[in-house]
Amino acid sequence: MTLQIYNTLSRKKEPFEPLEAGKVSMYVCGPTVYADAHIGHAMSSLVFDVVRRYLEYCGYQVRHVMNYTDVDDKIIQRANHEGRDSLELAQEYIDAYNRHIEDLNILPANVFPKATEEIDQIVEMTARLMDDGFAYSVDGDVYYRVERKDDYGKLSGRKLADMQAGSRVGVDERKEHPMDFALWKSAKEGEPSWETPWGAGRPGWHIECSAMALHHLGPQIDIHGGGNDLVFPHHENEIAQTESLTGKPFARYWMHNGMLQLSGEKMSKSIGNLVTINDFLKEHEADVLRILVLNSSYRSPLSYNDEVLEAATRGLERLRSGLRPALPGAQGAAPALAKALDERTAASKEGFIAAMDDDFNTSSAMAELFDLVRRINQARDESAKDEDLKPAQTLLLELSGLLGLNLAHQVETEIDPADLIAIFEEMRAKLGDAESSQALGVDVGSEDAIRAILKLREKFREAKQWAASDEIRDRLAALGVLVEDNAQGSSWRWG
RNA sequence: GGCGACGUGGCCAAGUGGUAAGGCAAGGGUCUGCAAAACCCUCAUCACGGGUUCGAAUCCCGUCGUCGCCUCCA
Repeated sequence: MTLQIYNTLSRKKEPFEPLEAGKVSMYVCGPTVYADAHIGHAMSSLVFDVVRRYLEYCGYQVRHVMNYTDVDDKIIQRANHEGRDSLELAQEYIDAYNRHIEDLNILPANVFPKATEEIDQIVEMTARLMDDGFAYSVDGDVYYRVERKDDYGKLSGRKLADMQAGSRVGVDERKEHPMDFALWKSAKEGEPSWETPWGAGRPGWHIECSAMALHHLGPQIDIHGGGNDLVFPHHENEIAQTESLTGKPFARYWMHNGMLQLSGEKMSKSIGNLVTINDFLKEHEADVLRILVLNSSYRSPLSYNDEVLEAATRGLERLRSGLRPALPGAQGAAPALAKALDERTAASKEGFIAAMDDDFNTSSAMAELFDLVRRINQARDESAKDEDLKPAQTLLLELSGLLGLNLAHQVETEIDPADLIAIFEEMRAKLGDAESSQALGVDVGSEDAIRAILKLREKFREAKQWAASDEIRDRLAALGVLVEDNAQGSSWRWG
């Protein structure tokens, strides 16, 4: 079984075969940078990050391009409103998005082109489209002639005739056909503009992606991705422009992710029902968002609410539980158990790959990981030693890592050392056993202090002084340190 | 109005012809001084109606409902 990818163009899954063996060119539409990015944007970047990671895991050398649209109506509008330069404003949000990419553990694209840095290519492309009769200029605006492309509408499944009838847009009378779209917009007062043979102006939205793809990846690319709200008109128009120019099919596989839904509606800037990436990361780990995305099909709408968020948070904890070491008194796994775990490990890997090969079925792939975790924990409960668990845990790390999860990552809670010292001193006094422990210095590390406190707690427990023992546990919990007791002693972890 | 997608247990969500993965929540149990964690057990016949088939959540028709696109949008 080889990798199958659902192609929006054909509306079915197709075996993945890149143009050039062993190499994949992938272009993903990035955000228009005029406001804080929200987790819907993050979802899209996460989806294609997983696609890229899996392709690389399959041995492909991936060239990944993601653009930033840094000149457009809304950017200009906002910049003018704030009385500042639009390019500067855009750059600010580009920097912010680059930080988000890092914070979310998304592999950076090989190239992050910006529209304003590709003007030469855009102008050249527009000129050639005019020369070849695919475009015409009116008063400095340049429009693409949709009737020149026989298969216009093939991606979104629309016909020009239908679109005319249903058009809600006020039609510009200067256009030859109502659906003709702008390649170039003539300069207006207070807007950035560039000189061209047909007059000063700025690029339309769709042309930049065509120009960048052509420039950085060539006339034909393997995968073109983006949110499914871009299918029409954006990607439809990209196809028209590019194919008119090159005479070749533009992208082999068109992949579109579903929209993130908040309270039953698409999360978007215009509706205002959004959670920014910044706000999300203030409250949650990046992996929580990733699990949220991985838990369902990338093509379907993704529900976002408190319950789902809680489920993802707990799910992450659960995955991490698989990495915990053997129990203190472990005797070693019985041969049958060790064999079963090894077999399960091999089966998990197979199942995982089969799931991912099926159009990146991440929710099935996740199910394999959860199953693997259960087997590991089972074995641990049945006295398996670290060496017994190791292969399965290694696979868990490998596969979760390939999805971009960082299970080994420990979130250390910021603790004021004074808080720990206070607990220690108080409890030491209560124990009335000063000889047993040294006083803690102010320079002691958090982990040292926690261990020292737990030693005291062990004495309380030996003396069956449960009230004091519980108090310590509660106070540490309040600081973000989870203490867990079991038959062989106590352990703790950040939580 | 046009195009498209979808409707699976309390929530989220796989599965597209052979009798329902997984996560969270919930209930019961093991362990534990207690708690937590972990482990074990329990928990759906797939919006509704009709049809095709030996057999359908899965195919076809209809009804209801939801969402997306048709305007900037990941």
